[in-house]
Amino acid sequence: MTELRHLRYFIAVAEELHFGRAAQRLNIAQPGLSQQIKALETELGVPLLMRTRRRVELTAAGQVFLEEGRRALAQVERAEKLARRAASGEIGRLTIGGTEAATWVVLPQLVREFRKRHPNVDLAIREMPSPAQMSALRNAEIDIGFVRPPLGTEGLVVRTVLEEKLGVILPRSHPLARRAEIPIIALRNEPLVVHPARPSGWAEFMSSICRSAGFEPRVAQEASETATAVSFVAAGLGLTIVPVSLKGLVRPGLVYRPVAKPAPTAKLLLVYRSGVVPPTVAKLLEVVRELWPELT
Amino acid sequence: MTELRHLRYFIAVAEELHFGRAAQRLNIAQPGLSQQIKALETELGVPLLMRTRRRVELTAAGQVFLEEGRRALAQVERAEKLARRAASGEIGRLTIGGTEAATWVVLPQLVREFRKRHPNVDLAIREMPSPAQMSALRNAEIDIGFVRPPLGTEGLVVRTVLEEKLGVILPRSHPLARRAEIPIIALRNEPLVVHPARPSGWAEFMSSICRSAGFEPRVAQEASETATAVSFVAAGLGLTIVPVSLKGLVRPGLVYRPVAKPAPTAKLLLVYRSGVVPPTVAKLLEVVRELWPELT
DNA sequence: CCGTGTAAGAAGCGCGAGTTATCATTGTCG
DNA sequence: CGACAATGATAACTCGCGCTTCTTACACGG
Repeated sequence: MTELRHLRYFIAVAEELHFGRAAQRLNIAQPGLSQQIKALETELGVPLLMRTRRRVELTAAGQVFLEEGRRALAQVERAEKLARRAASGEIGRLTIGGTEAATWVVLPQLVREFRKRHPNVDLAIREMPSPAQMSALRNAEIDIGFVRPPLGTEGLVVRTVLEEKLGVILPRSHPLARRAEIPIIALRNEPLVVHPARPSGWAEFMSSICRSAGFEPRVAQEASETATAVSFVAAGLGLTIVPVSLKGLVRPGLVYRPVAKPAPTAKLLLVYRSGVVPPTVAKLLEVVRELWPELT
Repeated sequence: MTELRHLRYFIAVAEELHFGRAAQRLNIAQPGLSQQIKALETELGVPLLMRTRRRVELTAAGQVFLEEGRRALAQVERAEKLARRAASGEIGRLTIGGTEAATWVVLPQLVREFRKRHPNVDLAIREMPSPAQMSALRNAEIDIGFVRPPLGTEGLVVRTVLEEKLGVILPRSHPLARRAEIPIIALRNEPLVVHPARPSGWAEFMSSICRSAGFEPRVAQEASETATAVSFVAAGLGLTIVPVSLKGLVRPGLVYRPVAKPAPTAKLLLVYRSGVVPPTVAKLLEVVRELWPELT
């Protein structure tokens, strides 16, 4: 069975056209080299070298084998190099999940910086609600998620990235729009637009804010995306609460008003599978740590 | 040092994701396989497999190494295959030298047939006079030559391919043009166009024909190519003798007349280096043998 | 909690890669 | 022309390491 040793030896002989010098270069004795070359020729069933007692030269087959063998050796080295680079996180694949809000605030900077540092990592982003991210993480569909609490954390590592203030999006003509800040309790009898249409952390979170302010929210309309929810607000169906990062969703006729203190905050969490951390994930965590120094 | 064994073993494990089955497939026992894989990982300085006592899976580096390693192994096989094919003459390079006449008669059919049978042989043709071919052969600039006698044959194998009749090319208005055949002796006082401008077997041959007919040729003009010689004939500078294969060189105003019997003939010889016959040369000789059955 | 499956560890063996010593051939030089 | 140098092949040996068998250490399922 052909081994790389055979290739290395043959290439040395083919380059030196001299068994003695080739053996010296390979740090072995000449007879062993002769034996191995002969073994290679027997394996191939083809002479690679013309030995004319005094001079060594390549046969046609030898010339071809030299060229192709060099290529094979280079490919092995390439495999080794790429494996090492993959292990150090320089290349590879990384799929990130993010909520709607995350695609507005953290992901743009994060992706830009990460791409700059690790251009050979194939980066994919999937927008999905927090609960979906949790199962996607466990199924290894995504490697890192940016989610809203609460969440089940077994088997996962969690880290707070942002702690955002909240605000209300409402029509400019709405009475509450005249206030600079809006206390949660003022929403007591207002129709709210939420989006529990698919399992969403934010809908849950909105409800809990209202409940801790002492009232049960009055759900006027359900939407699947916050962007859709804002459309319904624009249509006059009610108000909605958003994290400040989604302030940019306001449209003509709508206004954003921060929630008055004492205001609850919405955390944005980074989660990934515990255990062995793949190098690409480690590289990304490093970038996150620099861009958003640890909270707590 | 990484060996192909390591690649083969790793690929087996990566495909089976099971040391026991992989070992079975490789016809070795499992512990040896574990040892070799570990040696490979140590060599690379990188873990390729995640062993969780119960399950084996690839790390990111392992996935990369699997893919690149497969490619490396394929390249080795490719090298082996190509070397074997080169030895059997299926691929390779072959340079053929030919006189002007050869490019008219033997080479067209020969090249067409050879290309059809051995499309992967890189075939080059170089038109050159016989003496130049002889030295080109010895310098290994060409592998096979088609030449005119006489020649020094030491170190070469010679074989007659064609034995051609001769003819005279002359202006239609020339008195001799009225004859159907022309005896050599009739050229006694005619001005002849020859081409000794560069060492050429044909010029030599023409002179010897005249001498054996009993007269010294009257050289009117020298030319470097037979085609040029014919131009001079067209210009009215004299006559020239050509092998029948170059009959096609006649132009408007010129005619070709065979030399009358008893007519000398011009042999076209095939020559190649004696000793070990490269496979591509052997393949070509085979085609020649079929197209032009041996002349004694 | 034990039986089964699975990989790693320990220890020994045997092949073969590499070693030294020697030969055979051939080109070179006095 | 004979002695010598150069060079690759051959012979015989040895020692490392690749592979073996035997065993251990877990992890999971019933």
